[in-house]
Amino acid sequence: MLSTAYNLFCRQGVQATGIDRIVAEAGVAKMTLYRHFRSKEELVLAVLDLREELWSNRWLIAEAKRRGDTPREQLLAIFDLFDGWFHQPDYEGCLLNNVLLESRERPIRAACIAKRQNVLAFLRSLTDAAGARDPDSLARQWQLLMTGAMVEVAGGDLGAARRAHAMGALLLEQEQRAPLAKDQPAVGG
Amino acid sequence: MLSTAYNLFCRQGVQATGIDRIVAEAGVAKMTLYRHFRSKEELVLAVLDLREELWSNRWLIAEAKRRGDTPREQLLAIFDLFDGWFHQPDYEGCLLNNVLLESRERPIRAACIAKRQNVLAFLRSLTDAAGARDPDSLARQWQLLMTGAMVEVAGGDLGAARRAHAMGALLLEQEQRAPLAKDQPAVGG
DNA sequence: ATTGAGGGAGACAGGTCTGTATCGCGTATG
DNA sequence: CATACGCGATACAGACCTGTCTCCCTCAAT
Repeated sequence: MLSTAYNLFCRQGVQATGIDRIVAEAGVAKMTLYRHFRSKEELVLAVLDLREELWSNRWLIAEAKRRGDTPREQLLAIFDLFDGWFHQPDYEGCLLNNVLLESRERPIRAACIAKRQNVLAFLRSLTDAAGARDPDSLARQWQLLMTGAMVEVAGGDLGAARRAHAMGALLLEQEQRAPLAKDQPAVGG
Repeated sequence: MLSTAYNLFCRQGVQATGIDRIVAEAGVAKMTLYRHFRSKEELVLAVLDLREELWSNRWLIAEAKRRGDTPREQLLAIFDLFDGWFHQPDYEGCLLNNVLLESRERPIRAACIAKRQNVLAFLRSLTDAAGARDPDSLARQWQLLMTGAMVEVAGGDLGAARRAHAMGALLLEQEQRAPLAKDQPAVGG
């Protein structure tokens, strides 16, 4: 039931998926669904939680850590993961991004933002461990590359992950070229 | 009438905006709307055309050309434009991206993709003129940065344009560091 | 002043949405 | 066997959607 909603929301979006469709596909009664979730909004929030557990935690974070030995390798491994993901025929984009842009209502949007912040915190832990000069800024740049790649695939560019990988490598190379200049001179006098 | 639909679609999304709301806000009769547009889909396509004219052509392309003298400056000027745009209190994201992710139906999605391709063609003309080694790849990287920035703002990062600017500058710097190696040696032998 | 077109206002049809209530079957338990 | 409960199926209420139709007012031309 929850996983049916998860699949339908990913494939068709939240607004375009009716409750009737979910209960029909799950083979359960509408009342059964409404006993577990008081409203569609509550169901959406539960699906977002599931998405975070499956996509962010068990896939993105776990696989990135597994594939790379150093923080730098782990950061770059993200785009290797993306490359495989993007080439799957049933790629439907990132639910957190899709729902963030689709839904303007408060609690759902807030949940998307919070879960994106959790991804950012993971990236931040890697840029921290990598000894970046400005770990927060680098982590946000990384998330920008990830987001841009995920959307560009929807726009038809299957090579978006490789492009993002190249830019990420450039960022890391720049870090190495100009190391540890923590306190930069002030510009204005 | 068209501009009312344009504003509402930008603010609330396409699916969330009903015809009744559009005609009420525009102060016209429903029949008047349906005389100009045979269906809501046709109205959406017209709004996308308007968006391309106003946003892509008269704003993005015109201003980028005006603000920069060289192709490199014009490419970077895009992110200066974005920075101002992102800080406007009524920023609601890019309609082409939003509708692309929101709507799965064929003609509307195809229109979004086509208009995004037109933006890519403009970027491609700049990377070409800048003498990039791989102009197509660089243009697609640029579009990835633009898209990522526009979405990250929706996620709460007001500094996304500056971050994208920094990465763009890095890309151009790399172009200059390793110039004109048009025919690279084949890898496999 | 008369006539005719344009368009605002609003009713309406038919469908879909969320959320609730009821019915009926199958099963577990005493 | 009897009873009670869970749950699938389904009907329903009330709201909203798109798209059509009719009424009637305004305004311009003759």
